[in-house]
Amino acid sequence: MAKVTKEAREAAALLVELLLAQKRRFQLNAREQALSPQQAATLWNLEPGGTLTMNALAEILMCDASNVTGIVDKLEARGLVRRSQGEDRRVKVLSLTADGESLREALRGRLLEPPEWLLGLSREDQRTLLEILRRGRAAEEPSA
Amino acid sequence: MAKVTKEAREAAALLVELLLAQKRRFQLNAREQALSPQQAATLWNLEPGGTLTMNALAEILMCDASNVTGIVDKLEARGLVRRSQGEDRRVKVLSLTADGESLREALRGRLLEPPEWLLGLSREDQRTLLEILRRGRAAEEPSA
DNA sequence: TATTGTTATACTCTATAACTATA
DNA sequence: TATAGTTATAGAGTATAACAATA
Repeated sequence: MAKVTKEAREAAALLVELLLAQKRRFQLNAREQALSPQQAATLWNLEPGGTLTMNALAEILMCDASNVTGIVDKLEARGLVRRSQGEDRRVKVLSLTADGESLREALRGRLLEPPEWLLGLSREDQRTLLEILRRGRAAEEPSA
Repeated sequence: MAKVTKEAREAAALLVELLLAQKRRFQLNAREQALSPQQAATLWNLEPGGTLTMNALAEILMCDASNVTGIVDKLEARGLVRRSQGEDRRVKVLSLTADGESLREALRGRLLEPPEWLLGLSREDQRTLLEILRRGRAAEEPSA
């Protein structure tokens, strides 16, 4: 367990502020596409050649598995997501349709658009920030 | 409008990942205190000597003003928040009670606790990160 | 007449429990 | 017996519209 420095605490506070702004963007973008937050989060987490199951999605969405049925039902009705049989015939594997993928890419494009404060930084600061975030991410998942 | 560099895009992508992790922490901490996400967000945004009105809170919570009545009702019933008359006698000003403030501080303490990836960074990286975030924040609000 | 906050209402989201079909 | 997903259902959250009090 690493020591909690004053720098770490202050940086964490600033990150929370930035993340609240980001949360706002996420909700607004979901609404624009007529997606509930959970539906948008589902698209966000699905890959085109998917391997995610209903239960795994429930874990990611932090909700009961029973809700995932309805969430996926609506996405499937809109032709964005497809359920297919897994090897174990109890499980269902989720994948994106072509429409689902293009909507997901639109969503990603908007959410990954760097916020103003980031664009306002010098190129040098941007590069340094990216390196530090990468190091932090690498430290967090030493094996995965 | 600043140029969107490759570094900025990649950094934005990493920040979105961090947001998702942070969202998880927020929901878990709220649940521990038997607070709905909106109730927790309300405490988070209220100051002890408050000036926030019901409408302003609705804006922050990104929900209809009619919901704020119920959210504040429950917090008031738990003795965490107080409604008082504004100068304009139509508006109600929200402030934290002593209990509300201590609960808010507990919440802040947990959410501002630096995540593992941040603690895993070198002291030098932490300091640099903090400086860059400060510069970004200063650039975002040139006047405020 | 416009605005702040509340109420009434219907719709959606969520969790719990019971059910099915596989294993 | 245990697990993946669904269904039924009740409770909480949400938006819309109508309302009271004040401006």
